Formats: sequence, C-alpha cells, structure tokens
Amino acid sequence: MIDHENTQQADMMPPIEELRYLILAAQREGNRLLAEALRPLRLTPSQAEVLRVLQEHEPLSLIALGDLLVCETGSPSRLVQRLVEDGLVERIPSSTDKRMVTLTLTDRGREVAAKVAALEAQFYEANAGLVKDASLPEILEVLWRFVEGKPAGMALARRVGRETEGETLAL
Amino acid sequence: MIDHENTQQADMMPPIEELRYLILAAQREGNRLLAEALRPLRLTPSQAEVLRVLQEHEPLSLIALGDLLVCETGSPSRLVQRLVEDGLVERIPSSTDKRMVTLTLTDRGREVAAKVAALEAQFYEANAGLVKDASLPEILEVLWRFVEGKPAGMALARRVGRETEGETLAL
DNA sequence: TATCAATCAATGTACTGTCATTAATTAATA
DNA sequence: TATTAATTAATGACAGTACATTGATTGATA
Repeated sequence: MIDHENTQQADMMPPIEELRYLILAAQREGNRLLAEALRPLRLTPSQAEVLRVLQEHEPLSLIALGDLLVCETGSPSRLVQRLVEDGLVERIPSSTDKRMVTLTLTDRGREVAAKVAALEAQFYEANAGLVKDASLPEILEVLWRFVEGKPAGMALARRVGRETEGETLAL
Repeated sequence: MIDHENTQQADMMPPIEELRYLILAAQREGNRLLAEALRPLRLTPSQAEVLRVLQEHEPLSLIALGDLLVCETGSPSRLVQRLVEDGLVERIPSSTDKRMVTLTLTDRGREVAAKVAALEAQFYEANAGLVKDASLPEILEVLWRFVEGKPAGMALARRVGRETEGETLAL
C-alpha cells in the first residue's frame, strides 16, 4: 500500500490537543512580539500589564492589583518591586492598615503607561486582520468557558468591563 | 444620568485585547491543571512534552527535539538534563558527529510517557465539552494564522501530521 | 591542507511564574 | 481584654523562558 499524504503519519494529533498546543504557541509568540515591541521602553509584557492596570484602577493595594492581573496568580510583590526601583510606581504604606501598601503611578509611570497603551493599540491593529469579526465572538466564548471561575479568568472578568461576564466574579 | 450596567465602565476592553488576555489566561490555567495532573508523576508540563515527543520521534538530537517542542525556542539542554538525571531519558554522544547527542527514552521513560499520554487523553476528554465541534476548525484556523511561520508554530506544524500545515514548514 | 564559516550543545544571566511559608497586623471570638 | 483566626505583603525555593555567548566540532572554500 502506498503511503499517501493523509496517512503519512500513523496517528494524527487529535484536534483538541492541537488546540491546546496552538494556545500555548499563540501565547508564546504573542508574548515574544510584545516583548520586542516593549523593549525600547525597557519593559516586559508583565510589567506593562501592571502599568496598564494601575493606569485604569489606581490606587491599588498589592492584593487588589493581583486580583486584576492575568499574568500572575500570587502576590505580585517582586513584579512591582522592579517598577518601583525604576521610578514608575510608588509604593506607599497605608496609614489606616499597616499591613497594606498603596500603589500609584508616578508621573513618569503615567507617561510610560500611555506609551504602552499606544503600542498595544498598534499591536492589535496589526493582528486584527487575522481573525474574521464573525468568528471572534465564538472564539471568545470558548475561551471564556475554559477560564471562567479560575484565577486568571476572574482577573480578566474584573477588567473587561462587561456585565455579561460580571456573573463569574462570584464563582 | 444614571449609571446603567452597560456603561458602568467608561471604556470597555476591545475584543481583540480580550482575545489576547483570554489566550494568556487559557494557557496559564491549562498549564496549571496539567501541572496538577502531572504532579503524581513528578513531571512538569514541559518535561511531559519532551517525553511525548521522544515517544513518537526518538531518537532525536537536542536540536531536532527543540524543533519539535512548542514549549521552548532555544536548545532544550537543561530541560533534558533533569530527565536524564531522573533516568527517563538517555543522552548518548553521537559516534558520527561528536557535536551531537542522541536522545532516547529509557524503559522507565517509555512507561512514564505512556502514563502521560493516558493522562492527557483524560484531560482532553474532560475539556472537549467546552468547544462545539462546529467552532473548533474556525478557532484552529485563526490560531494557525497567528503562529504560522513563527518558531512555536513551525514546531507544532512538524508534529500535527497534517499535510495542510506541512506547507508552513518551509516558511 | 589551511582557513573560515556554520552547526551543535552547553552555559550565564535575567526575568517569569508557582507554590509554600513567614512575619506583621488586623479582625473576630471567648 | 486575651486568645485565636484571617488578611496582607514579602520571601525562599524551584522550574521555566528568552536571549546572548562560548567551545568544540564539522563542513565549505581558497
């Protein structure tokens, strides 16, 4: 029997496994592209996420910040530490609760956050063509079902500003 | 003006940004679930990927292995090192080319790889319900377009065993 | 053959991400 | 009030990820 194209490999990867690895690959490559775009600002994608979240929600405690970050589950102490060292974020001990710190952007932090926003908009623009508007809602729905109720999903739900996903906050 | 539900936030996150973060969230949570499932085998998801790739393609040089891994871009020396220490992978210097090493699974490595395969099948089973069969091809297509030609995309293309994506190998 | 370029693996460095633990503080309860 | 529990932030430990560099070997070319 001749080995045709469609039987070249004994077993084909099942589509669900393909999806799993595509999500991994997309995350990796997206991160790489973003990291490259952010390099002139001397920021990593995670650091950029912190700046953008603070830009829209400051002031925040560390724990509140962590609850809005998709990029990390635990407390983002060390992530913030570098931003403080770089003079982009200010960490002020709370006066009412000595356990807490209050995080705000410095003036420079605000400037850089604005640059990050512009840069991300450009990134989205460049990649918008890859996805047909028609299929986007379906894709979002599938991914939402997978992450809902889980830490990263809940963090995102708090940020999208949609009441539809608001329900999942309580999960 | 009353602050209705749909105007609660001044600006809503654009769908493309939502997609970006959903991919990040899905990758994170998927990895977490998988890591938990793999813990009894004392393996990380990346290590498991190495075992599975070797299971289907051994023997491989380090560079050839790297070209089949989605989880890493560079040479997976250190990733493999731990598997060698744990007695799951054998690293034999090539006789024909003194630069290269030849990687194969040990007997125990083969056993563990089989367990990983079973465990992953279970994982896919559990999550298959999240995605309608109808929307799956569309999702795969979008993600393929994003990663094609890029390292992680090419690694996956080499593994799926589909001629359709075979074209992208040359990119 | 001698030289130069390319390849393969390993390693150094820095940052990311997860999990567990600790210390200080605050809140809840006896 | 005294004790206990919960909360907040920080930290230690470990693996992962990216990028650059090094050293040895091989291949190509003069």
